[in-house]
Amino acid sequence: MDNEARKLREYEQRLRDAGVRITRPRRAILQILSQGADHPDAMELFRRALAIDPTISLSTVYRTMKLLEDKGEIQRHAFAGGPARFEQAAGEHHDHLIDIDTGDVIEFHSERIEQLQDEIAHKLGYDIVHHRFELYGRKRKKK
Amino acid sequence: MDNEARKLREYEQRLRDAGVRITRPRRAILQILSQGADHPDAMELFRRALAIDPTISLSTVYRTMKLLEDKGEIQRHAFAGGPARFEQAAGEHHDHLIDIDTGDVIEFHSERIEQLQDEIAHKLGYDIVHHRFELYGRKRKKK
DNA sequence: ATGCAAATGCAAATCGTTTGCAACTGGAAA
DNA sequence: TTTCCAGTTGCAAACGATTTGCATTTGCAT
Repeated sequence: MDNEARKLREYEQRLRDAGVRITRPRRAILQILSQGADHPDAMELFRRALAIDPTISLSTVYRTMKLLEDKGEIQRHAFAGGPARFEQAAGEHHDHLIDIDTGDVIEFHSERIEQLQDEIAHKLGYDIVHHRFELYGRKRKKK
Repeated sequence: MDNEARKLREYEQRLRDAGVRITRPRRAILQILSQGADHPDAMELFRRALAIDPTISLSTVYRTMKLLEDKGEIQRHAFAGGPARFEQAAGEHHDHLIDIDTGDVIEFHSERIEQLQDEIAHKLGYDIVHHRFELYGRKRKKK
């Protein structure tokens, strides 16, 4: 049950089917995405990718993330005051809580919030195209 | 009832009390803030300020916005994919719905959403320091 | 194997914003 | 009301994140 290798193969398959060439740098990035489920930024992806393919360039990381975003394979987030961070698109919709001390990202989902959003937008005469709901907080000290 | 002039005087008073020098460029910016209740970005503020004080510089606009933010007179927002936009801090807390076609900003407030946020953060073991809740939508066509 | 459009690395450009520095100016003190 | 100087300014250069032009490679369909 090599989950990581399976994920990688699935990425490649879906992209090939979409007419995307699987190049060396792209494979490196897909491999990284297959590994973890965290929220790295471009520079971090670049660092990890260098370990796999020492000739990859930062621009290719950016170009590849743009491509993967267009293909719906990843999501791009712009959390407050930092570079864009990416995550696999797989999985259901969720929002984020960002630990302002560590930068850690915690995912959560609330059906009631989704409902409320629609309600509010509707009341204002709008249809929601997308939203951004981010909580910035600090770990509660157990007193 | 010159509301605008009154607002300006109040801004100046509060800032003086906080030990802030009221300079020519700052007065120009305060005057602009006193006028409207929209959400201009730095460049737009710069343009409007030039009409009042033709010698003002863009860096001073940025420096002044930072100062006003620190003093709690304005709030800074970074809506998706654009420059920072500012608004007067006066008034109660609210969130934003951004018209993705026009860039218009509509303010709204939902007590239930505020509650839910606290609930969620608490459940995750966090205290909320601030949050970002933005809806991006498009005016509903009456069919 | 071959050919070529697509993808790459590199460096330079871009955008929004911040900063170093020398000149200038509020406004408190005299 | 003048003096004084720390705070403020304009300018240009620096900045961080991201994008782009271009000459050179490289997938991969043939």
